[in-house]
Amino acid sequence: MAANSKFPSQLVFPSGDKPIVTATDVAREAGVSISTVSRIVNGTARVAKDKRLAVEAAIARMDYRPNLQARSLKLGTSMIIGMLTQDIESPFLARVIRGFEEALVGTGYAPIIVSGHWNQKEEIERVGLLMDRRIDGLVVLYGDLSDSQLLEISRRQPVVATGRRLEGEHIRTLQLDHEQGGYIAASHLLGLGHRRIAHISGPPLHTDATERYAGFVRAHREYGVEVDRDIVFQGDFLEHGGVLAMNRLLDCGKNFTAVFASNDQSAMGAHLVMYRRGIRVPDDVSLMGFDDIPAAAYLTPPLTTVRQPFFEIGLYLAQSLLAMLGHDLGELTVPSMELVIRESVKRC
Amino acid sequence: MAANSKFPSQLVFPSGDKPIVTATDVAREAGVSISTVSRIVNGTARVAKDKRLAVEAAIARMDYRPNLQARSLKLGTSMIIGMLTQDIESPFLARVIRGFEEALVGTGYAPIIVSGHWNQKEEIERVGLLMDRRIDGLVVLYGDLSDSQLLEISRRQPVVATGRRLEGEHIRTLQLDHEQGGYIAASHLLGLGHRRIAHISGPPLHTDATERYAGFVRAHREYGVEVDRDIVFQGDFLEHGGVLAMNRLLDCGKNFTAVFASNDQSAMGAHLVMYRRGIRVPDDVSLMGFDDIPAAAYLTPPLTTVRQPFFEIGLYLAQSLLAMLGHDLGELTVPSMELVIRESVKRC
DNA sequence: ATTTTCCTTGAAAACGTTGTCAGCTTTTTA
DNA sequence: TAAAAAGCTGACAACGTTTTCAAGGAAAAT
Repeated sequence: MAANSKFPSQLVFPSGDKPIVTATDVAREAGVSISTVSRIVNGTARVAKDKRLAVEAAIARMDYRPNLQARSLKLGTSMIIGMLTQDIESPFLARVIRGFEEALVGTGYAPIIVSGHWNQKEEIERVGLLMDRRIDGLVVLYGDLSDSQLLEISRRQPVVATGRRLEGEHIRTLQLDHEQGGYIAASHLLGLGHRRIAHISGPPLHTDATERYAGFVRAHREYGVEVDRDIVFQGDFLEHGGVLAMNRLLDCGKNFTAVFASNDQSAMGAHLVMYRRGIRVPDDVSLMGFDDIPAAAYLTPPLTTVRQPFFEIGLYLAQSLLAMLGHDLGELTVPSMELVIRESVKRC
Repeated sequence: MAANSKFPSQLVFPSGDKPIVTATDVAREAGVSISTVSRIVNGTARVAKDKRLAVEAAIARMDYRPNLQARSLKLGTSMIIGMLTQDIESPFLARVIRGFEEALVGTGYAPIIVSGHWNQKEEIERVGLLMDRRIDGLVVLYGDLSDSQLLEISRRQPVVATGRRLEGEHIRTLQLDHEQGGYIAASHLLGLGHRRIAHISGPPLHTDATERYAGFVRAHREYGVEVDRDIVFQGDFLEHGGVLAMNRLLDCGKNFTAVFASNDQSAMGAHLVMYRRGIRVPDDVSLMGFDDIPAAAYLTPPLTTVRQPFFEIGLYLAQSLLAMLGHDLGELTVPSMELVIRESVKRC
């Protein structure tokens, strides 16, 4: 309790010198009632032309803008959509957010973005914050919330979540086919004659990562090539994890002709290690990433990778939430992954 | 007008199956008045112990959370701080946002982030959106709003802005010393014996960019070296602009031993061009960036650059806004730039 | 035992909206 | 020309809070 106790006792709010004008002020100025002002602002009923003109003039003159808080209170809908992301700085999450923003333009909904930093406790707190503001919907970008927590949250307002599969009345999920993505990557390498392919995996609890590995294994099986578990090292989806894994890989003494990193950030770490040790990409070793983050195109050599359509994912999330909110948007196509061939892989 | 006309006529808000509980419900459940509930929630007055216990139990049992919209309406303060950024995807803006978020944790304020995409019209619209929600303060990260527009905005609520210098009752600005940053970069190169230093500039209207160039010129003057304007090419602060500028630079036939790119993203573009043309960094040409974005440390070779303390900038912005809102935070130290020596520059 | 003080409490008004309702015009119909 | 219908409009009651005010009861003082 005592939610306010953290604030100084006598707060000064320098509210600015420009007076806040309300519908009442406009009504007085235009010589009508506030009901009429409301009707004109929202276009919710016919109003005589002369009054409409007078009100519109007053609105323009006084620079009136309706108080959205009050409107929300009355209407029971805030026109805010909450978004729980994990890390604003993550290049791929940022792109998802961008797509999401884009889809919301012109709908009247505004996004409010909070970050959970892959920390369940923080995520719960931030979602609570959002829900206290009576958001009309919530988008959850990955994270460590449990399925049952998510289901509970969806009892208050519709939820769309990524990175899991879940059934519920007010919940939709988007799960890309990472197994297929891993399969595409490994097939590309195998198709170019590589037979000894090392792998830098992602966090073992991250299903995206494990599924990519599963696809990697399936491709090997189809090509009749055995996966050598000794040249699979664990990363953490970050650059530094790629550095560590690559060092261990090179020190283990086993040979290989290609490396498939479970994401581009790991690939960047691995790439740096090879540069340091004088191993040329792709002449000595081919390198393949996953995600297609913006920096991937500017590595030297530019990185061959599997593109996740992040922007489209953002669009999709927004649209499926809007659909749950009663906006008809027609059929949604779920975005799929595709191979992006650049210069970091060559025939073996 | 007709702000709602873009919505389907009969909206369905699937509000979820969990009932929304209000202070009134809690009061009824606990057998007290809503005034008492409010007092307990906010710790704003003494309440008899038995009632307090009853109310706290009811709150826990019913999972009551105060409606922040209603509270805002009554109190005239929303506990929301608006942030106008330009592009969620920009690696350095993201880091500023991160610092900003960090500083807000535990203050009760929540950030709401909107993007202007370096487009004045869009910026105005988004700020309007924020102000309609009665934000308590606004942070403007760069952008194309004019000084007078910003001043006008600051008449409603306190504003903190970056990338300009401005005086006003309710406005604070943070302007880092980019001239000094440019000076640091050029001095580093000159100090290592480089005398023919090419430059990839930023957008000519972007004062950060022009100031960096001014510092570059000052360093040359101090070293008694003449700047050759023929090897200064304009970029756009993005990777592709770096590609274009570097190509033109190489094609112009003039010689040079180092390139100072006005930001890391330009440097990445330039780096790629040199890789393509078989020019080795730093053996053939030294390359220096500006910003120290996360990817800079993973270029091959890792990029020598001037670090802008983005995270600290975010902290600083939040703190100076909080200070304007009446929270005493002690003295603020304005963050400064520093040279980050990696491996893309060598002695000439 | 009576007054004074202090403490705890609930009723009611406000914050800025929206929407219902009823009343007043004006127009249409018989 | 009267009656019915339609068109406009303002009063007023919400929405869920916080806070003022006054009242009631208990404790302290006389």
